[in-house]
Amino acid sequence: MKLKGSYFYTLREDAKDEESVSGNLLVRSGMIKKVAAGIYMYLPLGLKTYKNVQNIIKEEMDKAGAQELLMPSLIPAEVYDACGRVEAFGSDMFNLKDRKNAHMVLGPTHEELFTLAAKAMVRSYKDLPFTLYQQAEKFRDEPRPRFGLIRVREFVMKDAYSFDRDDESLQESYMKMFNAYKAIFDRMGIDYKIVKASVGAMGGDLSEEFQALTETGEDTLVLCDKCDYASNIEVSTFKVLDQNEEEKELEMVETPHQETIEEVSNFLNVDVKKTVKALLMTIDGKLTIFFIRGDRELNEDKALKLVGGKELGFADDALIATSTAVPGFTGPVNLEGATIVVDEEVLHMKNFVTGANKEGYHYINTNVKDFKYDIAGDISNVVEGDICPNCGGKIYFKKGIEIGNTFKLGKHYAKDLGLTYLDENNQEQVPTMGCYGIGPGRVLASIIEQNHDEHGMILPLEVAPYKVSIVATNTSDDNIMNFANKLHDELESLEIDTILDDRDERPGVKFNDMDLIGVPIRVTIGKKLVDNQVELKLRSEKESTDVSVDEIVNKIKEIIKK
RNA sequence: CGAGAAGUAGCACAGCUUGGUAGUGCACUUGGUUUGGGACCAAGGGGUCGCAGGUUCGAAUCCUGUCUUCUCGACCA
Repeated sequence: MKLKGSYFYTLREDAKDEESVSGNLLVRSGMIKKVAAGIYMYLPLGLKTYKNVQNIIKEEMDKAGAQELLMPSLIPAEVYDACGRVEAFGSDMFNLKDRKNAHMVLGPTHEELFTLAAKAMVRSYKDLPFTLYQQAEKFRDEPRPRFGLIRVREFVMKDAYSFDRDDESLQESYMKMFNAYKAIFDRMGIDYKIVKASVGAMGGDLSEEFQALTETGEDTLVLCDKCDYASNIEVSTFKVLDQNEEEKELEMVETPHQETIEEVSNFLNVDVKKTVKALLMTIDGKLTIFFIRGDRELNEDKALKLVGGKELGFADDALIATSTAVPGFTGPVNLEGATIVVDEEVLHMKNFVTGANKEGYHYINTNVKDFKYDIAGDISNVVEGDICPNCGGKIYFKKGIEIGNTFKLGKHYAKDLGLTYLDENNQEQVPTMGCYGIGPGRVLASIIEQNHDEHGMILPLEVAPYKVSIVATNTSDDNIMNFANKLHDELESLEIDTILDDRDERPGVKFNDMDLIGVPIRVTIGKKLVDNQVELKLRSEKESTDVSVDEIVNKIKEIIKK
């Protein structure tokens, strides 16, 4: 491509409304432009890059034996009703009415339609297994779009679905996709971790996430310094150690106006790890009080699962007043009028501080024998420094962007939608499913988050929209322009995507633009041309080398082959 | 949805406290000089100051409402 006469622009300054590195660089490079929060145009340069990402995904999916198809975005709401997901998605779904006033939605995900597609074909166990996939738009009315392409409301997802007769077969299909995912992210040079994760609204048995390690990630990854334990914080566990301490006598102490856990621990000069805090919540409208160690956070997924409820909320004053709890001074001792849920860890603590359910007072030296509770279990989040549940190593955190997710869905979609097959004994059976997602937009953003410097992006060869840039330093010099054009045409004829910067700009402008958009290989044609020399510089390296005009094409071919 | 910040030319911003008909840099147009890391000189074009009300002789500036965007949280395959 020759820049003169092409649609190409860059911004010299940071975009005011893009704080993330990748969002900002994508906007500054003229690859994308924001239309509204979480909605972007992909401009020519951006689309070319995006398609490179999608092509790698397509190649590896095809190689793994998955077949591509395409589902619509505009879908009757009743499709999602079959599995109760209109309610499950709630306001995250874009809703609209057609002219007959029928309830339509813009598809947020496609499990149901793929299951229906399978239903159109599957009759016998001989029809299984198979895997289908697409790269299609998804629409989700996210409460808070952010970080450029990382959390958006309209986005392409590569979603694949496997259909198998039994768990053994599913394991095979699952591993094919799992390995394809590794191949995809390896080809793109992404630094990622595979972590165990929550099955969330998808349902099912197993969920593993491919997380790109970045500083602006939305997810917290729990890793171990000794073994390969890797888990999303939402499902992480840790080893609880018994405290070997002699139990002391419960004692009430005055703690005037010390309501938060920090205030209390400072006031009493006690480590927060020797305190237990109360969280006054509601589960499906019922007052439920959780007790966890003072420095921990409640994990809502775990809490809901343990108690067996659907919706978790904060308790209001009126509801709290129906119990003996006193906000700021709530403790488990003599607490009545609420479901009391205690974190597993608390059962192993000794001589800790709790509220006394009396304004201005706490207990010290509280022990498990001093109070009653209804339920105990794991309800809190891991913190750094906890003990690894596998090996006893020390836990640390990393931030990640979820770029891929693989699920063993099980049978519930097939069952709800009536997908069945006949086995060898002429018995009707329900297939088991897997589903596998990749967000190419997030992948692109993650690559940029991981590969940039103060000048701009540093794109890997497979992803870069152009592999080579040719900077003609002086457009009024005929020799330079003739050779630049010739080199451009030759590289293009070799199917090497090349960008010729033939704009009538100063060299510095061109260098900066080519650096910003991250072209991996740059050829500078300038003064040295009279000695039959041009300059070759890799984006990832600081220094350039002189190459003779006869050698330059071969040299480039060599670099690209690698 | 809770908390905070911001909306003025294509982009990034100043002006607002103390009301008086709109400014800087980049980008753009024309001419000239330049040409290896975001050139210089000169002359230009471009803005209902997010929107709607209100106060005032007069509002970018003060007041009220509203919309939008960003950040933190809540939420989220």
